[in-house]
Amino acid sequence: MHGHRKPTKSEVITEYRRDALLQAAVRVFGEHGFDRATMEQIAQEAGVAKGTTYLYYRSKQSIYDAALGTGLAELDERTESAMDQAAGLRDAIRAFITARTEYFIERRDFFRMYVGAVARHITSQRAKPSEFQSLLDRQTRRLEQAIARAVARREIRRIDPASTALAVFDMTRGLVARRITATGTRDLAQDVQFLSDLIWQGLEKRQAKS
Amino acid sequence: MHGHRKPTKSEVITEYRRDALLQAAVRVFGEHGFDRATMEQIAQEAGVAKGTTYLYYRSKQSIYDAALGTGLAELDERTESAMDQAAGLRDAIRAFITARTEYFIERRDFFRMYVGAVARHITSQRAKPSEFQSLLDRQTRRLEQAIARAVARREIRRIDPASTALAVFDMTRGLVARRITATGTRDLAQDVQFLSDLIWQGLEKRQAKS
Amino acid sequence: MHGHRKPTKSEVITEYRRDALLQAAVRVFGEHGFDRATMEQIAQEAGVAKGTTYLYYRSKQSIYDAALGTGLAELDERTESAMDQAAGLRDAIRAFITARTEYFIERRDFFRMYVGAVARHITSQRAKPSEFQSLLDRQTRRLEQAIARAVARREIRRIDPASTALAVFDMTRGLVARRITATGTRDLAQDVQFLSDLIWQGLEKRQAKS
Amino acid sequence: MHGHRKPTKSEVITEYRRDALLQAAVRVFGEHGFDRATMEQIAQEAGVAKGTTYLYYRSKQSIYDAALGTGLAELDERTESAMDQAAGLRDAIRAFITARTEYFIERRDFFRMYVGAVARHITSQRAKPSEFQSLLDRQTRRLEQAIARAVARREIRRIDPASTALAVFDMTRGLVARRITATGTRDLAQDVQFLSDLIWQGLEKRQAKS
DNA sequence: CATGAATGAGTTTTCATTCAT
DNA sequence: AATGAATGAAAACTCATTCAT
Repeated sequence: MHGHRKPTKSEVITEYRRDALLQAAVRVFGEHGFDRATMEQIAQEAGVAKGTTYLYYRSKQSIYDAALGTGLAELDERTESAMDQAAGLRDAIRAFITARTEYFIERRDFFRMYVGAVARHITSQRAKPSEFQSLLDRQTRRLEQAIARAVARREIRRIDPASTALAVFDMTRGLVARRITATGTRDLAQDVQFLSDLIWQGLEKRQAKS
Repeated sequence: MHGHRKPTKSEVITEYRRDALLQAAVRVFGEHGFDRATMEQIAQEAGVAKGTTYLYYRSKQSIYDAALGTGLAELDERTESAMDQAAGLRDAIRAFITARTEYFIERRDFFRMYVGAVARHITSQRAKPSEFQSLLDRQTRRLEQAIARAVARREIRRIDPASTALAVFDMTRGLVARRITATGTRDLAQDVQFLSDLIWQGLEKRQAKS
Repeated sequence: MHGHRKPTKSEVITEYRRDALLQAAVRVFGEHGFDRATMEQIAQEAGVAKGTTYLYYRSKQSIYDAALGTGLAELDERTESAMDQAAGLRDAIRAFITARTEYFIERRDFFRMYVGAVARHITSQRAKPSEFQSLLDRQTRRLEQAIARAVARREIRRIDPASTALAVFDMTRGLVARRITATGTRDLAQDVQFLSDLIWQGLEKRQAKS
Repeated sequence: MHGHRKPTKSEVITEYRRDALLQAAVRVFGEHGFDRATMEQIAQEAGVAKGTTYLYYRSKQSIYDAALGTGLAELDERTESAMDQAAGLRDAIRAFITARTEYFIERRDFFRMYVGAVARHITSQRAKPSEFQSLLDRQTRRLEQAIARAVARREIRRIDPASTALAVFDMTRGLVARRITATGTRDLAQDVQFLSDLIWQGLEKRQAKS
């Protein structure tokens, strides 16, 4: 009957290790991709011995899944939190784009890992029925809902919320990919603004047409 | 009397084999990704022995590069050819989206391979400085030019052609990815229309604003 | 309180393994030559799995180099130690021949390896500029010096010490090769005596001549 | 009863090819050694297709054996012919050394091949019982006989002819090896003279001793 | 708990040899 | 006779995972 007891010392250590390993995993998977990354590298990066890794994660795949899941959850959290501050859809879209862009650029290795995961997912869809798919779906759900509400309240023209959300999602993803790959560093805010405007004008109700 | 002599029989066979291997490579790389694909699988898929592969391609990497390059070139060709038929930017954009979408859906394995290649490219940008990058850039060049011309002739509002082209590119890519991954099969034409409209309205010059 | 600390247990094991692998390598390389020897054979001979070999030596080449280098160093040591006991050049020559002959016959596999290494060296001199050459040169240096001193103190006639040392070296090598190859087993001491005498009489100052 | 008929045209061609292949084989085996040499290289060097090689020689081993055997036979011939001109043992020894040295230096690749063959022979003596051994033995037979005769006629002191011949043989071999490996080019005649003198003085009957 | 030595399955690549043309 | 495409056995090397200490 002790709902919240003080965590054991060993539990603290365990948590600490699990996290260190996750961070290391993101770096290594981000830099080398799943197949080329080695458990040795991850262990080294986390400052433990190779065997230790297996005390905290069952396998290479499972540490990969954990790292990916944690990152995606954090991304979701940040995105939703940013969108919650927004007034109106236009702001919400900008918040979505900004939050995700900033998160990925802060954590480039995670973005690399994420892109690899998507590629892996597309490559072999027979492997995991949808475990990862549901994580992906969650990414756009909030935006989709916001768009649906905006349509409902006639803030924007009648448009398929799901497709629209995915379009914003795709453009954001592409923007980040380019910023991470490219050497040149143009102004991020400007890029975000560009996308927001493009999509917003695409959604707005039209007065008339030429 | 004219540059084209009849190809040797052996040249025909060679060409045939190279092509069969390329096709096999696309299937195998598409299904498993570069690292998990094995030369054995590719050979088997092409109906030859493992060693034979090396008579036509120097290494796993080189058959991969060839398969990727060939596909991307073909995709470019189809895209440009479709856009050449278009009258006006609106048509051109639709042509761009349609051509690419159809090509990728016809050749799902190639799309999978392509996504993997992009992921690999993002993952380790130190490896190939830009060899692959230039292939990628070419994908959007024509669209960018068409947009620039439309801006010049005031067909659409003043907008950054490069960013816009990339946005269309990203949305198209996302659309294909979803259609290939997802089980449900909704109408493709409808999806294409949606994107075209979204982007077109985003680009149009506005009469006024509410 | 002195530099030598007790070696770790793991250091002991490591040393043990490295040595076992070296011994196995000498046997296998000696029996099959570099190219025909397999890492599997070496591992088996050393009583470990194939992969274990790579925990101790980076590559086939590196275990080969280590085995060769260790043997040559030991041979040098023995030779020099034997020559240090000698009084006068005649004794020194006999010591040189005896020490080397005995060493090689005790370690036939190493001799075989050594002969193969020399052949490889002659075959492709472009590979290693002189890394191995210097090991070879060291083999005759002491003898050459002894001869030079004997010439200086007029113990023997004026003669080129380098060429002479090499001649002794070559004859010794040939003698060993034959004893290892041949089935018949004549008295080794006799053979050594023969060479010593032949060379000594060739060097001696002459009273007169018929 | 047509002991010597004019050789068929095809026989001439056959002979020509066999020889071209042999020459190519010496170059390639000399440069790379048996294991690293490829049939492709030999064919190319001989100006034929890979498959053609097998019309003239059953296997890689057999072309190796033929090339080696031919060269050794030629060497023997030259050596014996040179020794036949000699008057007295001293001359015969010099002729032996000179003939072999010159032959090998003219045909460096063959020497390299020869050294490799000896190494292979020493390495795995179980393979060929003595096929190659007899070729080797023949190399010193003539010299041994000449020495035996000189002993018989009291031209030199009583000495084991076989061992002596082998000693001369070994020194000659070493001399050539060094000249082929080393970059510096000192006078060959001088080296030959040195060896001849050394061995001769070692053999001479002594007047007295200090 | 932590370690890291040991394992061996799995992968790319080479090349002698064969054989249909 | 000549060719060279095809084969597949063989070998070096890597690395996820296990387990004795």
